Amino acid sequence: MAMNQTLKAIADPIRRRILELLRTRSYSAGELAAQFDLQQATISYHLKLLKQAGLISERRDKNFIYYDLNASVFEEVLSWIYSLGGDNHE
Amino acid sequence: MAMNQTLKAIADPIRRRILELLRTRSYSAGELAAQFDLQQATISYHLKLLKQAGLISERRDKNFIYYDLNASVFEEVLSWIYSLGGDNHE
DNA sequence: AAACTATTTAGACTTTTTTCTAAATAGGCC
DNA sequence: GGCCTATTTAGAAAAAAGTCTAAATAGTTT
Repeated sequence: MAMNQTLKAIADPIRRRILELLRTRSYSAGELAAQFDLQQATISYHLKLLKQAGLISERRDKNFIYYDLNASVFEEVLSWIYSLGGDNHE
Repeated sequence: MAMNQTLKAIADPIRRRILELLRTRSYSAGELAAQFDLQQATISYHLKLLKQAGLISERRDKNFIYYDLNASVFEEVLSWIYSLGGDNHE
């Protein structure tokens, strides 16, 4: 079940872009929303899915909520891909 | 664009199961359909998506169409996950 | 070439996902 | 406490994905 959630989470380009942004530093919800041509509520929805998938964590500071990447969740996905032989570059 | 297709393809549990079956050997469309409680036309639809994503290839023999796994397509996905730090098990 | 088998395609319907607007929370600040 | 800022939640609407039935295609066999 966990992997299904992870894969669904990263199947969307906006959520992938969010993860890419979080690769280098934390962003608040508002900072993230500013990167897209979408309503903040929509970004909030994507953040919820990423959070549920365990790919990001949130942390409050004043009344900002900062998000951080948690890439360790990918382990299961990597195992699955490897089990399929996903690393042979023959 | 390619990666988006790959990730969407593997975001569905039925398509993942198809890939898992193809891990060990080729299956015809009918053999695959027999593994699921779905119409053959539905499996055909999933096969089309997997094929479009380059994850499987087809090969005709008599009037069967056999499918084969092509796991090399995962390379791009693996790179992306690694770029996010998806392999640190600290 | 007619009949048969395996599979796909077309189109309608259903379900799930994404997006929006408006309202609700939550905490900080004067 | 009342107001302000940041963010989320609710609910409706739109868009995308998955499934079904029926018909079409493609190749085989006699």
